[in-house]
Amino acid sequence: MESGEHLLARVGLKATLPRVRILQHLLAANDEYRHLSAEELYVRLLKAGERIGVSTIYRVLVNLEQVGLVTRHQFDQGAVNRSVYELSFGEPHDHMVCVDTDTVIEFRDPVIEARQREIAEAHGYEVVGCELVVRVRRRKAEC
Amino acid sequence: MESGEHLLARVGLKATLPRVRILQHLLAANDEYRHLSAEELYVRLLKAGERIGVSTIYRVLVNLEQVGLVTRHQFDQGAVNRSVYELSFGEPHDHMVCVDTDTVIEFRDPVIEARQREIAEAHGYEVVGCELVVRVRRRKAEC
DNA sequence: TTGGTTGCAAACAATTTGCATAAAT
DNA sequence: ATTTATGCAAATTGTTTGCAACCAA
Repeated sequence: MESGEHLLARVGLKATLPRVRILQHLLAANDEYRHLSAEELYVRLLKAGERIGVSTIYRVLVNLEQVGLVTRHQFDQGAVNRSVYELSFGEPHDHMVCVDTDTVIEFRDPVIEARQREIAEAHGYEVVGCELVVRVRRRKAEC
Repeated sequence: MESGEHLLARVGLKATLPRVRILQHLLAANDEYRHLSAEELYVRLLKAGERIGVSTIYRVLVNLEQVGLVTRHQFDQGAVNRSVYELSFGEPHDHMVCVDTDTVIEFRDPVIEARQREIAEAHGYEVVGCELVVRVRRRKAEC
């Protein structure tokens, strides 16, 4: 696993403290199968003793998104309306989000991707991107 | 096709003028394969000579969503962050949105749905919902 | 009549931006 | 030394809410 400094150097961004710390926390979140919102990042950084302003967090996330290091998602539908961010390691993928725990399972399915292309083509279009969020719940033992 | 008054009566909502007009415009938008945001609805209503406040539009949309007459979506990713609404005629479906024209093509694919269930089950989950937005562009004549 | 509905303006939440200060190269 | 990034507070955007006036049943 690469360090924050490394990642930043690789994409040509100054290794400032806020950027390094934010990357560290995104790395950690990745390990717990969670995607963080700007606010959650802010709180986690505070608890870790880092005083980093919210605006900086937003700006850093924009930077990181621009160079392709993070991806932004909008999992919530309805009332709440915040973005969550994840480190992107290159390969595009879809998400399953547990409605109870917010656990995120990333997956990729060639069958689904192929069907999307076929359907688009059937209508005279070509696919330029997609976002699939499957909302799930842990299966009950038995009913 | 049913009238706004009819639809409202069917779900037990008072047939107020704002509600009827909003339904009419959603019906019309449906015909042009577009989903409207609250703001767009407001503008269209204004142009049609109806002075209906934005808050009323939001409240009506909430009402209609609660009784299942409309569905709310969040197609935009990134910067813009507004919801768009469509009349829901019962059957769930996925969306293809043209990045150039905002044209919306609704589709349903048993293969994709089945795969989602299979993948969820493989992880010990069951599907409770999903949102799939395929971003597309008109295919160039030839290259 | 009377309780649900509207309109306005003010409140909100999430995010962005202006600007003076601070920090990396 | 110079350029770029940060922090704060104020501005924006999209949406919700309080409350008095209003209207459909």
